[in-house]
Amino acid sequence: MDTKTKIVIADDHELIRKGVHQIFSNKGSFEIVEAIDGEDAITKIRMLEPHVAILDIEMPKLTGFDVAEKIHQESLNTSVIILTMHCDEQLFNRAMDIGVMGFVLKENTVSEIVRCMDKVLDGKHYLSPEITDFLIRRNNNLVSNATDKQGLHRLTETEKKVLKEVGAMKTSQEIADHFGVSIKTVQNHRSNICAKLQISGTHALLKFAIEHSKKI
Amino acid sequence: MDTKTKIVIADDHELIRKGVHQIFSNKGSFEIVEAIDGEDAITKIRMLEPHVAILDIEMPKLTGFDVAEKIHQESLNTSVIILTMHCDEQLFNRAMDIGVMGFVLKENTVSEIVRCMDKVLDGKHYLSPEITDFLIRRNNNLVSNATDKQGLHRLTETEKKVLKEVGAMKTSQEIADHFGVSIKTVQNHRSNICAKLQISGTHALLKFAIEHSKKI
DNA sequence: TCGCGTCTAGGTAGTTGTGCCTATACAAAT
DNA sequence: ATTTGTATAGGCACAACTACCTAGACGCGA
Repeated sequence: MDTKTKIVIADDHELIRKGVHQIFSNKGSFEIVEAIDGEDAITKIRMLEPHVAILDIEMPKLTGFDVAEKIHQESLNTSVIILTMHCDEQLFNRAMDIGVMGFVLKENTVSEIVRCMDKVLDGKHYLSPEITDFLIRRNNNLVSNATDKQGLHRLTETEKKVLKEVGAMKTSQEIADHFGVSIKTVQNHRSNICAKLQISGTHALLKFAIEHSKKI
Repeated sequence: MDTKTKIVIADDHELIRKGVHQIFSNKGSFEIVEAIDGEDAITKIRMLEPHVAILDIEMPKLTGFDVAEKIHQESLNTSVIILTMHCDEQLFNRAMDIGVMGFVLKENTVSEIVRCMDKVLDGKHYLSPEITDFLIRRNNNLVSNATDKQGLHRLTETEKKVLKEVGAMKTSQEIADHFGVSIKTVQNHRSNICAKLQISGTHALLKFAIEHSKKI
């Protein structure tokens, strides 16, 4: 039986393709197929259903993201590694939304792509350290602008406590019981918080608390 | 004026301390102070308020986490890098909850801690690539158990659409307008979804949709 | 054809949260 | 001493969600 690991490497730059090709052909046990653009890539990926597809983002005809989305839509058993020059937060977020397993910067060392391949073949994610910061920001919902903080720091300690409990999805009654006060007190705090944060509408506080849960 | 970057390195192993000490003393422009246990570390950090504190987790008297928590509580202007041997998900999550800026494995190369220091001094996060997988899992809320899915797959297409809109924090009225149906229809869908998911209570659906937003 | 599931729509009741009031008690600042 | 801010608590109106009903229209499979 053929135990070789199948890889498709898609990049419109021949130099990159050959580089990746050589890295893994030197290690043996890899079967490597090159693709020169997005359409070429998805065609070959459909045929081979490789273990891993290493995709450039900017390619003629279809971008790496387009290819990754098709792989996902068609439920192909192929993990995607994005190999790009751009350390860009939006590109990274797009990649995460699609569900790629690896995100590696071309500027990094050869060992980077090897480590990434090891991880991905092990079913795990790998990101270049340069972009872990994006992931943490993403994780913490730090799309915040200054206006948020402006409202938040005006809250009193009690109000912050209440807001925290609201973020934990507790009802006013539960919060009141927890602090040993009347539900009306909690509701008043909620109203005051809404006013300070300049938010309104039904369940505005719950929505706010959840959106900003990490910062409270 | 003193432009040197101040660092406190806390580890009960002298070898590690000396190693880190040498790495950065060779680079000049660093002022390095060693601490041999957790109490020693927090004392020196309080005095110097260094730019960065490199902390081992397992130390006598106070753990690195304890020290990091104190730094945070006392609002010291010191970024924390955790330097540990253990590639452990729970330890990592603890570190993220506390808000450390760096998490580096001792087993990694010297360049790792240098890159980490660069990033952290730049106000950014740095994680050893080995643990980015933990962060992604954390990000995706993959604490899900099978019971969730069991309920989810029983939803009809319309119900799934409604649930998605609920997760986007829309009210029943907004969802009704969006789909061009009566608010009562949407409310019925909501009730049916609640029943299928076996959840109850006020705003149960909103809570559920938010908790499981990544999986809908 | 009959039943079943689904989408649709309405009714009624109860709970929760918001918006806008009043009001007392206490501490800190002026 | 007065003002200001905060925490406390209550009232009242309204909106939104849940929970429990009924019921017609439509399609699909037995």
